[in-house]
Amino acid sequence: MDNPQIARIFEEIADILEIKGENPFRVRSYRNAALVVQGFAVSLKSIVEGGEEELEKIPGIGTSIREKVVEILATGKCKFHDGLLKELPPGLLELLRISGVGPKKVALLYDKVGIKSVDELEKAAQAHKLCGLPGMGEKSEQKILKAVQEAKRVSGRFGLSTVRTVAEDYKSHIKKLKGVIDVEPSGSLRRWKESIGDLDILVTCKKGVPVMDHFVSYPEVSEVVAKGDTKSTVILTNGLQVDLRVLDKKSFGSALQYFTGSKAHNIAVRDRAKRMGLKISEYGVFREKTGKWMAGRTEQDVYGAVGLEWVPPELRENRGEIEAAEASKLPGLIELKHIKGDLHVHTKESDGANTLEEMAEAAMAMGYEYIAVTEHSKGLAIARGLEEKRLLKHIETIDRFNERLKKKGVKFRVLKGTEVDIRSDGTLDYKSSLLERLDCVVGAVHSGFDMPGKDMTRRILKAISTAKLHILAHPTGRLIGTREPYAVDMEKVINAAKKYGVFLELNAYPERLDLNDIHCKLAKDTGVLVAISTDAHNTLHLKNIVYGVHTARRGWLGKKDVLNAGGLKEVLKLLKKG
DNA sequence: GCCGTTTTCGGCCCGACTGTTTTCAGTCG
Repeated sequence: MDNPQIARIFEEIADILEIKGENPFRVRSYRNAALVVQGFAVSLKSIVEGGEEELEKIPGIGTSIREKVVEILATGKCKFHDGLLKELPPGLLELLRISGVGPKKVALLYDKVGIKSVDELEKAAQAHKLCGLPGMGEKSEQKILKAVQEAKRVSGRFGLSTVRTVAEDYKSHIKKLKGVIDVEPSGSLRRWKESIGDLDILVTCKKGVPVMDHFVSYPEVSEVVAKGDTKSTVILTNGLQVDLRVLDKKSFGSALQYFTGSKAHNIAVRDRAKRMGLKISEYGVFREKTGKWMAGRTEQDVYGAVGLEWVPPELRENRGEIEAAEASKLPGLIELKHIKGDLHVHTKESDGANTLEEMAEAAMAMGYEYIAVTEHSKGLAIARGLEEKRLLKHIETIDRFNERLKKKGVKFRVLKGTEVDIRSDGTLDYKSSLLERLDCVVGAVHSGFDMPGKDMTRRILKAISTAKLHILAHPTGRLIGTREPYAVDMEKVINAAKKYGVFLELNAYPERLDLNDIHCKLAKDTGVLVAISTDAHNTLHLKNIVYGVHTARRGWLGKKDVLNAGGLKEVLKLLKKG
């Protein structure tokens, strides 16, 4: 049982207790515990091995949840959870996914109409069995029907890059309206979360500007869910929900803070405010007793009012950033301008779209000092992987290219590399003597993704232990929203990387972002450098580096934690194998 | 169920919008 699996159990317990109408604070405890466990870098399993009582040092975990964690780790099950599941039909929890249907409605629908699944809900709404229920009329019924169909059409979350594009476009639409002063996307987009549930946009404008009318007139809007004076919600044709909030300049900072989230971060900040006799809302920081306005113009003011340093949005997940902000110990985070090169790049020689010259020029235009050209190895025939002979020839081509640059006095270098396949048995797809001739050996798994965790871990550990790898590429193999990470034990991988002097890649491709934020933090804490690489297959892909940098920031990485924040000299030194 | 700069008991973040109500509950973020 890994942390996400344990978190899911607590999430389900919270859902069921809520439907049962249990004490909402008890529900919140389970929900909070799920969040904490989900975001915890070290596996609870290894914590418990160091003593059960260590669990209770984690904020949000008390006696009861500690016991359940121990039980789950020992037996793979939780009796309390199993008991609750037996009380309700299995499809009932799915109903909570329907927008506008919460725990109270689920209970009502089940008790009065016997609805046990989303399908039954849809049929009941179509047969007009819902209107007439307490608190529900014609409109509620239509709303639910629409929400069910919407839920069937789009599934869950959107990719970071998709939402970023929409946000830019929506922003320019809103800015066209006269009298609009500021437009600022916030929410999980501003935190650079790897996937986005909905888009939140904040607007300040002059009085009397019809900003809501203009907001809902965006051509991509397919449905207006809510439209008030200060807040509106629409659904776009692609299924993305967009919320707009209009505010005064005076409360822009507090609103930005509030709508940036995360929820867990905000609850913790507000809780802190409360203990200080203050109250924080999206309108500002107020004295609780007198209601006197204290701050709100900027985020700095808001955090300052509760004795905290300003927290970069990427860190706002309640994973220790508040304690760090209090103690002035927030990490200095990596920035785009720190990146000096890209250590995972393809060209036409294997499955890239651009030539060596084109890739190098694009990298130079970005101000880089180097790239490593890392073509696929022979085993990956589908990607035109290079046979030994072709690789040797490619090495010569790169040597000649570098000589030409040198003659011209250009301070840029192409490193000779490979993305060598890690075979099923953990051996590498080129022999050691060939790998030793390269500047940068990137190793990657490209097959057998559904191997049992034990085998996959053994496979990757074996590859690392050859001591021929410089960098382990996309270490978990996930494709966000499409393919789960393979069942590899990342704690073991990170520890082995430390032992054998291997660096870990943070693949910046927005569908990968692999390592994820949590593993980045673990790598940092273990003392393993991370290489932020784009795996570019054309010149445009090089720009994806921004996604990698922000994911690294979410993982608390600073300049000195990132391999390619070093200049050419530094990187060559680090890539030298003893 | 968790937690403690007032607490080991009694609190627990805060506000907008909607629909079905005549003052509010439910949902959402």
